[in-house]
Amino acid sequence: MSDRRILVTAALPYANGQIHIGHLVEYIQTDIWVRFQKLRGNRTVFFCADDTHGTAISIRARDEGRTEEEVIAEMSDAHQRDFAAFGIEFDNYGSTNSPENRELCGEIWQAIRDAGLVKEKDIEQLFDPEAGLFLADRFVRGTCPNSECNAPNQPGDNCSKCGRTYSPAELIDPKSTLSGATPEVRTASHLFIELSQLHSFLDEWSQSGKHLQPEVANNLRGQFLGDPNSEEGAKELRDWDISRPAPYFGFEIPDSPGNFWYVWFDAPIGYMASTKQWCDRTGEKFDDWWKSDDTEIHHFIGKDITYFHTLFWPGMLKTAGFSLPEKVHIHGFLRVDGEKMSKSQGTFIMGSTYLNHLEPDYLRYFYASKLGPGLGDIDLNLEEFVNRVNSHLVGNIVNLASRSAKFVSGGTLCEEYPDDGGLFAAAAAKADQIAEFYEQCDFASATLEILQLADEANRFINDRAPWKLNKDPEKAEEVRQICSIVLNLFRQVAVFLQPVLPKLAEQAGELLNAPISNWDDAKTPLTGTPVSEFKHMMQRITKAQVDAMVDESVVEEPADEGSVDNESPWNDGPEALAAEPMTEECTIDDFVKVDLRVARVIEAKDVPKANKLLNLTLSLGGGETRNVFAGIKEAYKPEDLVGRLVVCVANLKPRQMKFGLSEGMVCASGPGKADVFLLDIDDGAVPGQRVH
RNA sequence: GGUGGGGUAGCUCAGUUGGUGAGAGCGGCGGAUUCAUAACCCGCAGGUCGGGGGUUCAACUCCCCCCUCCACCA
Repeated sequence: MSDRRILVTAALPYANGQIHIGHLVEYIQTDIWVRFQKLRGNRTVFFCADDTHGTAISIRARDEGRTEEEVIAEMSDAHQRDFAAFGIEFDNYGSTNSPENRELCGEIWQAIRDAGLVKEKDIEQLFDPEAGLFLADRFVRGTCPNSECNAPNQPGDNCSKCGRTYSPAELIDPKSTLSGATPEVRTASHLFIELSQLHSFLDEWSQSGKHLQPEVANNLRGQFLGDPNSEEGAKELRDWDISRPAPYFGFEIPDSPGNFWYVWFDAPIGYMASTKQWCDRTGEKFDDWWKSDDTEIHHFIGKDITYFHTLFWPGMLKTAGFSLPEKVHIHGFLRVDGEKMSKSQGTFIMGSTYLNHLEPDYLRYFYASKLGPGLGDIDLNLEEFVNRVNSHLVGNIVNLASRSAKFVSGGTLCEEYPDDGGLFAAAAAKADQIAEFYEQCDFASATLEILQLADEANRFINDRAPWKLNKDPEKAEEVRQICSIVLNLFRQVAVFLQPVLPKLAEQAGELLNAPISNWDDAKTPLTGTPVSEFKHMMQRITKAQVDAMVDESVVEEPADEGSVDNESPWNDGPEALAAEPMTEECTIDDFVKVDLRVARVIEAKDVPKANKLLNLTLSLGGGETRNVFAGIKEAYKPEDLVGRLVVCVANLKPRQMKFGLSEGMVCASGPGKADVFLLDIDDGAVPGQRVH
């Protein structure tokens, strides 16, 4: 048994929203790894905190008529409640808006200053005069400045149509998505860290093969660092803009009044601040954890924030003289039934909603069984979820205890472990292999291996059939031996799964009156302890429960989360209007030029070569039809459209498209792609009627 | 558009440095059993390994092109 000292972090959840099942992939993954290390006897601590700073928090606070502090306090409580419910145990849960964090930010900042990495540059940024805020790129929309594109309604950093990147100040006719106001261009001085000075260090650290998954190292090399040994050579690392001018919710930079550290500067330092709080509470020495070669630091993050954790963060730590991460473990995203989580489809499921319907251990097990060492996305196929939980957990693992304990309840396990044909020893021999899977975050392989052990145990009891022997009183001792073996095999499985299913390990401990506290408990059979009465440890689940959870998630709107809405019952935001500002006034004469008609979709066909188009045949009644190509492919299936009524522009000049002649348009709202919403009309309308 | 990572049985995924007839779990089908939360046990599944071209005695595994999905682009 090793005596490693390990500090683990999971990414800091942002204090702007509730924990959902996508977040939980990471926290469950990390918690499993931490519990595994603790079970192995390694000194392991697990820290996290709420990420609280930045413009989004200010906007939320303003919308809700509260202070930022009130918003983040409430959200921190909600986050911690959800984590606890899912069995995720932190040694300390802090906040980036803490005195410890402010102090550490100052210390690291000073070191970066002293190293000569900071420089000052003027930059132009858009300011919303109505909201009184500088606008982050995603809060600005306008027309793409590329003269060959000029796509309307594009965000402030790059065009979704032509892909061009630009600064928000270059946008044509920009609008704030907060207020709809036209932003002003303001020049402000920002502070930058010259990351290029750390280029050779970052090459070495990131490409060493020790700290990052190979895909991640490749990505950093291809995208940011370049390869000094290649023909193209190293790439220039751009300066990192780490300050924001007031007003900004964050920490003011001590030697630069009126400027605040950008949220991504102080967020990772929150790992240290959380450690500091724990040290102050427990009497531990901070430097033993962040400035010691005897401590391994492991970060767990999602692939979206790779760049901050693998370039800036090591750079900051190196410059300020702290320990570098031993490893940054990066995971993919969660998909549900093969698609992105979707609020409209009810697959954007909050942790608290899940808990209304299902036990947390099911999700812990399911994620564990899907998580490998790579950073591909994992899929929560809801039908598979039900099957896997029922089959693996209830039908296979728990079933071992269920079918054997009753024969010996009230008695004790054999004083000497009986001959089991080498089953227990063979499983014990796999302990190191399983441990290695856990160590490498290959939980899918670990659970697969463990499940095979349970399979063998089930085969064993099948072959020995104690329920037959039990009918002959003279064979009572043989029955007891068989059940002692099966219960030991069950316990062994429970030990191996303890990091994933801590509750099951506890239940196994209670059943056999011997708590599971160490990985090595799987290596020695238990003898002579009393066997309690068997109680069901897990219930089977049904698709109906899952469906109910999805249904509840459909209704749940993000505006409701965590707060009581006592103003408008709808709480419609300004984003949609700001995204497409009102056009100029028109007259009734202008309007009647457009002939809108009710039409029935009588045929709908996919256009295989088109990304967005469906080919619709619309009936206006009496044999009058229109052939229309509609850009709704990602939002509607052809078979769902046939028969329904829509509203169309019936007198639009026909247009020759690549795939055929389009003789009109169907009316719909929404930004496009999957978010397209066809106009419906109340019952009673008939095709051919004009819309006035 | 650029960078990186994927596209393998109905579903979710494994497939080491190219080589006996391509695997697992779940579902499905057949059988056996009845101790167990209709659980467990035995047997069956024949998928152009995204498409095309190339290298090779031999490619899912190497090279090129294309299609497609995902993330990132400070």
